[in-house]
Amino acid sequence: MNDKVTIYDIAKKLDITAATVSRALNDNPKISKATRLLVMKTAKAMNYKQNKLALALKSGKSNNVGVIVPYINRSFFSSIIRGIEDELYPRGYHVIICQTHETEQKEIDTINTLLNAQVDGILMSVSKFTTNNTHFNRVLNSNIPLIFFDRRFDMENVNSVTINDYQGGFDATKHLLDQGCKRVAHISGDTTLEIYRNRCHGYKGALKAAGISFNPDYLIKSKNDIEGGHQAVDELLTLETPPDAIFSSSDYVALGAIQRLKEKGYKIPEDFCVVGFSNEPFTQFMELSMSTVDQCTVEMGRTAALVFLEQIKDNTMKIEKKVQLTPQLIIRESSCKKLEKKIKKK
Amino acid sequence: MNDKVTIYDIAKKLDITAATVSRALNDNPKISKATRLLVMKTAKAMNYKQNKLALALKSGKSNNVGVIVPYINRSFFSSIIRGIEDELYPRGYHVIICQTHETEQKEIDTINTLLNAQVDGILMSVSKFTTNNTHFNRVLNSNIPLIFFDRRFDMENVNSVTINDYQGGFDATKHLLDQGCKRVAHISGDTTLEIYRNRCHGYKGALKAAGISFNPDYLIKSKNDIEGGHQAVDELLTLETPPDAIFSSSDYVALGAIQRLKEKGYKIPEDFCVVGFSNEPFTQFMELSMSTVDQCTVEMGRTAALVFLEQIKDNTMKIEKKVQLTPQLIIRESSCKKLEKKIKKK
DNA sequence: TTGTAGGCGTTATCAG
DNA sequence: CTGATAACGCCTACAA
Repeated sequence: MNDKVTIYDIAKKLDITAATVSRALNDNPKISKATRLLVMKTAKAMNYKQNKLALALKSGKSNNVGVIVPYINRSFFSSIIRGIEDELYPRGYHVIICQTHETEQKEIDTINTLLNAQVDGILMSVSKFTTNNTHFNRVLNSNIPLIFFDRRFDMENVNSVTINDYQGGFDATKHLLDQGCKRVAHISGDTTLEIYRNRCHGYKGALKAAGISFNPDYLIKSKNDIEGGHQAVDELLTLETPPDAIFSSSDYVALGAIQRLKEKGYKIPEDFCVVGFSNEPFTQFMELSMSTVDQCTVEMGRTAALVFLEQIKDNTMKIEKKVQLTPQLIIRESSCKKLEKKIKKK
Repeated sequence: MNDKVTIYDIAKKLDITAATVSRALNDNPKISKATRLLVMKTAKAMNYKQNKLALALKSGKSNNVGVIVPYINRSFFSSIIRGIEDELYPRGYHVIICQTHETEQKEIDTINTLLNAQVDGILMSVSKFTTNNTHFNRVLNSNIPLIFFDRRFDMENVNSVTINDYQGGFDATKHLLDQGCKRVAHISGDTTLEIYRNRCHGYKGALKAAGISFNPDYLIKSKNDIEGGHQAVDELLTLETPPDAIFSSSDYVALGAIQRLKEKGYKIPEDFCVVGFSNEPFTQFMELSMSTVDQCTVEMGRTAALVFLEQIKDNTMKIEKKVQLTPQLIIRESSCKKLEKKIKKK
């Protein structure tokens, strides 16, 4: 019943023109205080709501930003989104969230739809199977900011917020060595993804820094799930000298590894120390809480949002900004041979 | 550079009028095949993209729907959202996701912003602390569909999709009794929320059906987190005759309960059977996998979306539709005294 | 200080 | 079948 009152309606009622109403509502200086107040009052009385669509059409800005992630119901991504929203919402932006299910085709579709919807910017984490960058260029050609977080596509003129995966891999491995482990193995994820490669480099870097030579037998590539952890452990246990510690690039794989090790009768952390990666919520709820690397997800989201805001302000577009956050090693029971009880649980 | 090509641009190029272009692009019957194909071709060549904003302004529909949840990074809610998106996305709708952090004020703000943005409908789960319904009425007055999922506010003319919490509580309790447990306790969440009250009623119903009288000592109200589970167990263990089973309205509380019971040296499921509620991801990853009640979240999202679509089609608005889904008891190790190994893990 | 007029990109109506 | 025109709701030169 209350259908859509416009500035014309309130203009008619006050016997003035719509332009005046518009000015009054927008705090335009060229207007008398009296009429402004009058307009304000009747606007409220008539329950006027500005039509953002018309505004967007006029101004060319929609006040919407698109956020694209592989999966929305992964705590990693949903926390990042939360960080983005925390920063953007108070500034009047809306966040349109889309998921690609890790397919390039959905990524392309999604970008098209967001561009159609005239979003003011796109913040995204690239799908695992994306090989081509023409859809990213389409965004750049539309003259709106494109920002990668976590997973980037290597190209110019795109700002990004990532974490230092090398550092994460290095810290985790060094921690295992510090615990007295002599033969640290690494279970890596899909090495087509830069992030997994970097974690692996970090692993190797820590070995080198400790004067330990890299043993290829101790590097396993696995599927990125619990099952993958089972298989990796099976493989490692067939070795003549099995390892005494595992750094996994994924919490799920680490969980699978722990399950299988326990099945085989090994004690953790006495026989095997294990560290995962991502700080998935379940890692702290496990009976034997799992050490892992936290990726400061909310902060990553916040930072990505701030980079967007900066970019939209300075339209120079030239400032290429690659922010890299530092991950945080979280030491829990699964790798805790030496530390005091009280530090353990964190 | 490629800035915004409109139907006028392509009309000019073809020396026809914009209206004709529009018709060609929209499969309007009154147009020759020749010009249609020509328009289509040059449109593609010029990389024309329809401006949805203009369309929205013209048609009065934005093709956006708002989804409001307390927290976006909870697996329960993000799975529901996924269900909503699965259904709405292929039909050309975009989903604008907002979170209230369980505050009424944010809920009000969010609804206002969504209405300003001219969304075509709002699907939401009501905040825990919402006491007032004037903002819901504002949605109804705007003549767009409002649909509650999971948590509803009791009012007329609003469709809702919930699960049968009574049934969930009933099934969980009955299962514990079937396992041979004699003294089943219930840890309930915040009883200001209808959903927790209903689970509690289900618990009582199952007792009654089994001819067991309700013992108020076995009903504990707790905070909705792990700590709450610790406290509840402490309280139960002070009783003269402690229970031998626990049905908790929350997985987190159940987890806390299990932790504390193990600390005290009790064996699960031999001494205590435990069932949680929600099927949080961690429940199946625990060393001792936890029985719980699955709330078919994705389906709930899908159903909410379908109710929206129906409502927007039949503008009669009169059909009040309260869909109730049936939750699914998932039996795992924490309550599995009797069943075969093979059924256990599910 | 206020009114007039034009335009943002589409589509719908009415002529032709 | 196609062209001209108005309209969606808002903002902003420009003119008064």
